[in-house]
Amino acid sequence: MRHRILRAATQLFAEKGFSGTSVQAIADAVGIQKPSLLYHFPSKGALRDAAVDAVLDRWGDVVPKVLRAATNGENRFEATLGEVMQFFAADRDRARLLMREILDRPDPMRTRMQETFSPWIGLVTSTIRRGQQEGVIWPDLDPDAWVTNIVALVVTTFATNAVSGALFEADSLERRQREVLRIAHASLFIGG
Amino acid sequence: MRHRILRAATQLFAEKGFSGTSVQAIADAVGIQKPSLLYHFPSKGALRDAAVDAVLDRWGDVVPKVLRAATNGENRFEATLGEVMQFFAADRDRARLLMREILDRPDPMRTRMQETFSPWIGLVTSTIRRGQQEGVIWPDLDPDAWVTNIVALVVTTFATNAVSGALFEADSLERRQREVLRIAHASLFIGG
DNA sequence: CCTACCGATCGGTAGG
DNA sequence: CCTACCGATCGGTAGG
Repeated sequence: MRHRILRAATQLFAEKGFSGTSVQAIADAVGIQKPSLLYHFPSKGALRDAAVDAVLDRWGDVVPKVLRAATNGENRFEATLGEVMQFFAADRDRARLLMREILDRPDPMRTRMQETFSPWIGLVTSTIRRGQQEGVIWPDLDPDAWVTNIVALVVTTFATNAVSGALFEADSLERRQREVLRIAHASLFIGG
Repeated sequence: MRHRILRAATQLFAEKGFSGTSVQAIADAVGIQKPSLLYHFPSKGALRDAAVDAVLDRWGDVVPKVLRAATNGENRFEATLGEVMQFFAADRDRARLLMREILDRPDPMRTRMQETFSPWIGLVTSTIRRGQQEGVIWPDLDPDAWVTNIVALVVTTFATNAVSGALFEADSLERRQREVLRIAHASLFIGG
C-alpha cells in the first residue's frame, strides 16, 4: 500500500507540482480515504521527501552501470550519456519531479543532488581532464560546467517533453534526444 | 497600481509557482487588500496570463535586436545567442516563470511559445541551413532540434541559478553561461 | 480602494 | 483502514 501511495503521489507531484496536488487527490487516485493515507505517511511533506528519495535512490542503482560505461572500453562517451538518458527515459516523472523540486526548493535540492551526483560527476570530470591532457578534448572546456549543462539539458528535454509531444513545430522527443547526443559529442571532442 | 500588482505576482509565481502563491500573498506584497487586487485583475488565472504575456511581449521587443544580430556582420552567432542570454539575465523571473508554466500547462504554453518564437526560430534555422550548404556547420546537425536545445539550455541555466548560486560544487552562473556559449559554438561550427 | 462575508477545500487529528 | 471533525486558508463576491 505504501508503494501504491508513493507512486500516485510521485505522478501527481510530477504533473501538477507539490502545492498543486492535495492529499485528497492522492488518496482518491489510490482509492482510500485521506486519514488512511496519513497513517502511512505522517504528512504531505514526508510524502514529497519520499518521492524525491525514491528517484535519487534509483539513480544510485544505475550508477554502477554508468561508472562501468564511463571507465570501460571504446565508446565510453556514448555509453555513459546513454545510461543517463535511459534513466530519465525509463520514467518520465523523474525529470519533471526533479525540475519542480529544484524550482520549489533550490537550496535543499542542491544539497541532496550534490550528495547523490558528486561521486559520479567527479569521475566523469577527471576522465574529461585526462582527455584534455591527451589532446582529444577541447582544452577550453570547463569540465564541471560542461557536465552540469549536459545533465541539465537531458533533464529539461525529458521534463518538457514528458506529456504530449513537441515544444516547437517539427520537434519531437526523438529528434531532441539525438541532437542532445550530437551536441554533447561535438562540444566535447576536438574535431567533433 | 496594475503594474505593481503584476510585478509582485510575477515574482511570487516565479519563486513559489502559481498554486504555491495565494492572491492574499500577492495583495500583502503590494500592500493592499485582496478585493482591491481583484478589481484590477478579475481572477488569479487572469493574473497568471498577464504575467506570461508580459514576458513574451518583452521578448517581442528584443526580437528586432536579435534579428539584426542574426543577419548582420561578422560574429552573428555570438551576437544572437548573446541577446537571448541577456534577455533572461536581465530579469531572473523570466526563465523561472516560463519553465514553471511549461511544466504546469504544457499544451497551452507550447502554443503560446510557438507563436512567439516561430518567426525568430525560422530565421535562425534557415541561416543554419545556409551555413550547412556552405560547409561551415555540421551537416548532421538538426537545425530545429539544435535551436530548441540551446534555448532550453539557456532557460534552464537561468531558471535553476536564479536564486542562490551553484547547482553543483564549484559551479557558478558565470561559468555555466560561458560554457553554454562554448557548447553552442562547438556543436554548431565544424572544427569548433 | 475598503469591510464583511461566502462556500469549498486545505492539511491534519481524534478516536476507534 | 474508516467516520467524523478541526481551524485555517483558499479564490472570489456583495456592497459601498
